[in-house]
Amino acid sequence: MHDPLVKHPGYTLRRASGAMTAELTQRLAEHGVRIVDATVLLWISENPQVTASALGRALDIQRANMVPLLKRLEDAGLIERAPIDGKSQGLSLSQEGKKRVPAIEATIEAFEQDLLARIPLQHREHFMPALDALWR
Amino acid sequence: MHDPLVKHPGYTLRRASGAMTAELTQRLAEHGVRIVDATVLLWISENPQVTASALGRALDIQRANMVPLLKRLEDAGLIERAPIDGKSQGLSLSQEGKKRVPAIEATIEAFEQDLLARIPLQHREHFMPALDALWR
DNA sequence: CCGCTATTGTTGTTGCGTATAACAATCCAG
DNA sequence: CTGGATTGTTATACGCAACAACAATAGCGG
Repeated sequence: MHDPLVKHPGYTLRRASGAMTAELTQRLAEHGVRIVDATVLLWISENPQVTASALGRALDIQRANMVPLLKRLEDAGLIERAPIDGKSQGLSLSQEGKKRVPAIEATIEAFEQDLLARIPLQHREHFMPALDALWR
Repeated sequence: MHDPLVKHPGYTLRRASGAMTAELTQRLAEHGVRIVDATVLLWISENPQVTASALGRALDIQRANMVPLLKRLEDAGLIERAPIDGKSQGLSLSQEGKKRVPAIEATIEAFEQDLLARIPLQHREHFMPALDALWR
C-alpha cells in the first residue's frame, strides 16, 4: 500500500499532535482534569487575579467558551472568582486548587520530558524553535 | 503577564498544529472539501480499490466514522464504490473526482511548502524526523 | 463440507474542543 | 455625559473522534 502522506509535514504535525494530546489527556485524567483545565489552572497559578477575558486572549480561547470551562473548575472547587469592578472578576486558585495544582504541574512537566526524550538527540534542540516559527 | 507555557513542547505542538490546521482548512474550503476529505481522496487516488476498513486503518479513522465521511464524498460525486465480494467494497475516484483531485493535491502541496518555508533554515531539516519520532 | 471466529460495513450515541451571533451590564475616553 | 468598547453570559452549531452493538459475510481449522 502506497502512502502519499509520509512526506507531508502538515499531516505529520497533525498526527503527532493528536498522539501527544491523547497521551496527555490520559495522564491528566488521573487528576480529574482535561488538558484545557490544566492549562488554565497553570496560567491562573502564575497570574493570580487574571480576568477571564485576558485568560482567553492569552490561551486563544473564545470568551464564550471560557464560561463552561471556568464553571467546571469552580464547581470542582479549584478556582475562585472575586469581583474587580462592576463587570470584571479576578480568578485565583482556591485552597483546594493550590493543593492540587502542583501534582498536575508535575504530571505535565513529566510528560514534556518524556515527549522530548522521544526525539532523537540530534533533532531535539531544533524542535521548539521550529514549532514556534509556525504560530508565534 | 507571565507565561508558564512558553517552554512546553507539548503545548507548543498543540498550538502549532491548531494554527496549521485552521489555515489548511480555510485553503481547502475553496475546493469544498475538509482536511479529512482531502486526505482520504489522496489516499484513494494512490490506492484505487482500497477497502473502507483498510483506509480507516491507514489513516487511523474508526470504521464507524468512515461511514458519513465516505457518504459525503460519494454524494459530492467524487468517489465510487464497487463491490469486491459480498461484504467488502473497493473505493475509487469517480470521473469528477479524478478531475478535481489534482487541484486539491496542489493546494496541499503548496501549503506544505509554505509551512516548511516558515521554519528557519537551520531547523528545517530536523522538523520531520522529530515529528515522526513522536507517533510512528 | 461445516462451524466458529474474524472482518466488514453500518447505526446510534456521546464527548470534547471550537466557532458565531446576540445581549445586558459596565467601563472609559473624548 | 454620551457613545463606543469591553466583560461575562446564553444559545447554538460544526468538526472530529470514541464506543457499543449488530447483521451479513468471509475464511480458516477440523
